[in-house]
Amino acid sequence: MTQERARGSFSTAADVAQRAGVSRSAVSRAFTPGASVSTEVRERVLDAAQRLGYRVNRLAQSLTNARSNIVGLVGTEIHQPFHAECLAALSSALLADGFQCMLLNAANADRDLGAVIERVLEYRVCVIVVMNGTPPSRIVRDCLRNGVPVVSVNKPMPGFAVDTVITDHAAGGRAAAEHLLAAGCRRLAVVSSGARTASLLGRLDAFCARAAEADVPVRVWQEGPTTDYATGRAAGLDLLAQDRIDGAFCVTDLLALGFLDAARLDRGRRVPDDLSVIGFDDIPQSAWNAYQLTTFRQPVPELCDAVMHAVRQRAERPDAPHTAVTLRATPVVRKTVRAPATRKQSR
Amino acid sequence: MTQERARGSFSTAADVAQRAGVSRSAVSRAFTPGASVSTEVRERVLDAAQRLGYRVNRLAQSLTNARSNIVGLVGTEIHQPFHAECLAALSSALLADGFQCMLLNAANADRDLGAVIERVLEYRVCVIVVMNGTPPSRIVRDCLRNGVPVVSVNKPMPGFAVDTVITDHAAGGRAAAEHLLAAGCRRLAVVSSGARTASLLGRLDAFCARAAEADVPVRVWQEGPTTDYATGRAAGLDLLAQDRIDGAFCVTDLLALGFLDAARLDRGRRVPDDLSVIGFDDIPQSAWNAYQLTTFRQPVPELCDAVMHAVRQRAERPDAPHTAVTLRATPVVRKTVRAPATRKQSR
DNA sequence: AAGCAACTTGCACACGTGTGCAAGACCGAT
DNA sequence: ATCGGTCTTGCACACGTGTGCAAGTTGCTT
Repeated sequence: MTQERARGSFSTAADVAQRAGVSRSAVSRAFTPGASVSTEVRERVLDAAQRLGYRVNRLAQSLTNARSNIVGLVGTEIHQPFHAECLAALSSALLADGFQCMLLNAANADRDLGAVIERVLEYRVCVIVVMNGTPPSRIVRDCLRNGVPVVSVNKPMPGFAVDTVITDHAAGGRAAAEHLLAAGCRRLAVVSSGARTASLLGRLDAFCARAAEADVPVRVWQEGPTTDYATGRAAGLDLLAQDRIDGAFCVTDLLALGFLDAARLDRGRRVPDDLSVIGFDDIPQSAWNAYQLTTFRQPVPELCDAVMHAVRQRAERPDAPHTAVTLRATPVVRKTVRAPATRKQSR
Repeated sequence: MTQERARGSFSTAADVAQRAGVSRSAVSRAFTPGASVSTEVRERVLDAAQRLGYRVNRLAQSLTNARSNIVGLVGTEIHQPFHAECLAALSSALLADGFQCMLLNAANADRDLGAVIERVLEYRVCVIVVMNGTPPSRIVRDCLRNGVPVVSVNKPMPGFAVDTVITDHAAGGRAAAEHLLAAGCRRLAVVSSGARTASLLGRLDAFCARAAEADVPVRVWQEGPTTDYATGRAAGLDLLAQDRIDGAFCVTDLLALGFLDAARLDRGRRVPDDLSVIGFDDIPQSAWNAYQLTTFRQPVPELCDAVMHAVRQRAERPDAPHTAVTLRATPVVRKTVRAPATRKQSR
């Protein structure tokens, strides 16, 4: 007996039921796969629904289920190429799997990360994926205590029941050092930013450790707010002013590209003849012909797959044992590292 | 009399009420600014709430209000620098204003755009922002009919009651042509992709029109799936194989950077001496020293402000008159266009 | 002391959906 | 024809929250 739904608001299952001449339950069942409805009623309901433009209200649906199919994607600096690529891959994979993405872009510092996570908890998300940045552990504990699983990318969280998907930064840093040493570099530098995140430090420390094993000194540059082009360029301008560095590992491709421009255009270095440069991530820009950066690729598709696996697992079986996936960064040899000194090789 | 809430699920207002020894209404009021509660009760409630880690359930809240504070952000190719920047700016502005973002990344074609919008409608979003791409008009009509306002970026939607925020692509394309003509270029090319979106065509057509006014021929290149680096490079390789083009307008910075690399590295052109190149968007990479691309900046902050204004307006007053904001693309002169032939100038 | 106003509080309903339960319909077998 | 089984359908409740309404309390004024 309700009035025709006013123009400008959604029609409800009750509206459809009235129009189809059935009970509201029948409408609900008509849209529930495997529910007990006769085909005749189902068709009448679907017809009425389409005529009225009916769409189920997921908010009400989630209310009873206590499941929302919403995944919280938390991160910072999402405009940077590597993060943007992760975000694009993850969001489209999640959508393809029937999830919805809530994007939580912590504007400034890691301090904001906690605030945005607190907010997304109010929407009863079924999983929270931390794409980068360091959320306060108090918040992580809150999530877990409320039964919201957390999947952490490139950020180990010792002591927390969390799924992690982490690139082996140490192996990458170590391999970078080996690559430069094999190229004959003996005056090394490593370029990072002031942000001491686990992934950046992991690469840096392993690089320094491997160089120390070879008794090769390393100049360490860690300034600037973020690992972006400007920071890399500043590092290049600074490090290449007097020092006769012949090999540099930039812990991020963006740093490396800025460093390369400073080296070639401002400091007149020939790369790779005078100076070898290695990056990390393999962002699209590194493959551009003006750069052809030798780097280590973080495998975004595999990373995305691993996250999706964890998300699906958690969504359907919250108490399953937690997984810790480690991915290898694979070397991508392009043209910024000098070819190894010609030695007799067995081939 | 309810049991202590099981570990692993959210506590509700009823739990807090029981713990604080008040009614559930009191809890609701304690969290509602301006509601009628004594300070004594409010404090007892807040204390109990904190102790239990209570968080309001926005899903239930939205159910009664029929307002969800969720904004749907719809787009494609969000990993591309310009879109990534828009997304980052928009999402953090929305969060700062108290909204939540649902990210709808249409994976492949525009066909998917309709599907993702249909899905987000089920969450009763209060506004849908189309950042790029062309949603089927049937879907847009559906949104409006259900009272969900649509804000469209760089995509005019004639005949629809929609807020639009659009860069003046025609003015930009025209100005690009004038800039190249003033630099003395007489054999022009314009580079785009096979995607015939309104913004790309707007730039291209206006460029061609202005060139035609000056009786200068224009080679038009429109191939490839997207306006990315690879397409730009392919265009450069193709156009510069025999043709003696001396000025090119790439309708996107990404195209321009690929075109530049093809011109300099593969085809041996000197830029800007032999060949002038202009882009559009002003993505961060265009300012990198290896490129120093002259381009037209789409003002992301202003664009973001305009979208936010429209969103706020719609969220609080859905029936307000619709606005159509036009932004100007401002020229950013760097180093890929030859300086105008030295003429006597009045300074 | 009584009356009145302002404030506080709890009850009960609404929001839109899923689903257990019981009642009814239908069909085949004995 | 009766009985048992399967399928279908509607009722009623639950999910967690906001809020109108009436009842109760407090404090001030006359």
